[in-house]
Amino acid sequence: MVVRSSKDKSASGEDSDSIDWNTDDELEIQEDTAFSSSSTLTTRGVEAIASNGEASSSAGVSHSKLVKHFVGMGFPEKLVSKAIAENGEGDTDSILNTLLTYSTLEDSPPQQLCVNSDPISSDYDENLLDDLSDMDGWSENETEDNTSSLSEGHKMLLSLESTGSLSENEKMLLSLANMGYTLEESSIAMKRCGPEASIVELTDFICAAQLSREEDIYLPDDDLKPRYNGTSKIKKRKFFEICKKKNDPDTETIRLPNPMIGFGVPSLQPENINRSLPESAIGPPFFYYENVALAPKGVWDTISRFLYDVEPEFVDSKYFCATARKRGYVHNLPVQNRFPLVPLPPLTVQQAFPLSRKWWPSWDSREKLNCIQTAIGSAKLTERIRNALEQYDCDPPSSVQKFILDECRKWNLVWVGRNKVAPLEPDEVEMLLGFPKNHTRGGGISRTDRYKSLGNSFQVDTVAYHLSVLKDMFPSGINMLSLFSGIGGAEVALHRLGIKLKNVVSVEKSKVNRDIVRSWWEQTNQTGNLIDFDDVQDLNGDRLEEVISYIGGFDLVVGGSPCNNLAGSNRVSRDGLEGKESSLFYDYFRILDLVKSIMGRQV
DNA sequence: GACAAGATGAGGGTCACG
DNA sequence: CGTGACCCTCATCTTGTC
Repeated sequence: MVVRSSKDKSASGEDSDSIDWNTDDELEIQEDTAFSSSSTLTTRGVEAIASNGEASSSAGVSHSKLVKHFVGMGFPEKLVSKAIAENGEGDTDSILNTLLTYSTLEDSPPQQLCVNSDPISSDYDENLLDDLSDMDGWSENETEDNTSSLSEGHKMLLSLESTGSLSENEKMLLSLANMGYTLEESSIAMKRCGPEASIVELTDFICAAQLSREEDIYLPDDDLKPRYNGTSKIKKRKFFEICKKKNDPDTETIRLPNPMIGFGVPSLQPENINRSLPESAIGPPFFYYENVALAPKGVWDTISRFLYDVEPEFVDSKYFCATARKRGYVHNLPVQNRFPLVPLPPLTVQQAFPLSRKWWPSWDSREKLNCIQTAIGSAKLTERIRNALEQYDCDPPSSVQKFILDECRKWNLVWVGRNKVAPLEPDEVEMLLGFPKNHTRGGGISRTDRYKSLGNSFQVDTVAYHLSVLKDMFPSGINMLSLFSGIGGAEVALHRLGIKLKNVVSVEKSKVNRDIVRSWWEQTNQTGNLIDFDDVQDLNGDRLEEVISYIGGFDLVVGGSPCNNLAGSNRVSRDGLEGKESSLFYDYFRILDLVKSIMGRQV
């Protein structure tokens, strides 16, 4: 498999020898001039189209292409020509607004786009919804689908009564609804692409999502699968049919394997390891996505469907270290000839904490710790446990044993003295997860935040095992895009594998985490280039094009998107993939797909 | 305001058993 | 195959303390 262009090779040759690498401070200045200047972009009409791959980066979109673009969205060619004549060819947003005005005037009585004086009028709701679903010829006979997907947009529109006018969001939502997209997919796209997104970006996102849904149903043979290139449009009707099929309760869902060893772990290798990837999943770049295995039903089906129908590899890190960590990984890496990090980490609690062996009671049969989370057991709890134990000279009765074991399992307590249990120290968590000691220490970070950052992190040995196949492929190093970097689990894994990090573009919201990675980068004397962003939603097509042209393409796109709304320990907002934080998965997909699209054009 | 402790289950998996 | 007991889960919110 060819994974690198000759361009990359020559670049890497320079990297390793002749280039005198700058200090990080100097590089940060370069980053500012190279990338940050684009963050002030306000109008994005032409840029958005250019980033879709329909037009080259050289200025100017041909008239016929422009017409085709809007006709593809479902506007009559006549109106498109008229709108272009009115606005000129340069400003696609204005053209679109004009077109939407036309269709609004034609299809929708004006009062229904204005405020209804009665906020709880059901008539108002139904009329509006009917109009939204009947805007075009595609949606007849499909009212059930529409009404079932209305809740979110419905709520947004109901807020009209308080403001007295349409907000920008609501206008955009109506615009998309007018174009025949459901309120659900429209509001998801608006959430994913951010408040600044142009309507072209939004429609492209929706179409990308539709395509990824379409692939597994309509095109059983890989040869005919269309690939999202940022420009394809598919008809509305198809999407509704897909939805109906998807709503079928008989649809198969992804099941977790037992044992959870994926395509193998160092100590347990299945006989025949092989898999064939869907054609659309094959790189470059390689991608590697991670999240909790025990997510609400259907979540992994969706993730897999978006990520080019690649089947997730579920692995429990208890096969790599002394703590459980059940995670799913979707990636397009080869699965043969993997090798583990050395030295191999301790596999049992007793090996990991030799001093605890002296105090470990025989009735505590744990050899592995449970999943490391973001919170730890309190001192009060360990005190209660000591008090309970001190009432007995020898082993306590089974009821007390059960109480203590339950709490020990729940809070991952280990024995540190006679009758004395304690939660793991942050540096012990670092060790279990494969990070260097004190990785998260210093720089003003609190103990609580260390636990939080660590609890959200990769298990380095597990990830390194999967990424180890890259070592022979990229002897001179790799360029990596690291989304939701956290404390840099993937970076540490590659470094420990001896894979040189040439350029790492790291996106991480939390400043303490960015500081941790930056500090690690300096301490390990990295010779490459670490560029960080703070928000994945700022990473649009233009910025990615700049970054990619600057570093010459990514070899690997890594990311574990937030699990907050998927994790079982969340009692408050386990809302699934559409939850506030977990929906950032769609940004991983969006960015990965853009990278693929941009790099595909460069060859 | 920063930090730490305490209270807050549902959901989905495994497994033995009839 | 259905059932029920058992087990585990990259968390969030409020309150208390300094």
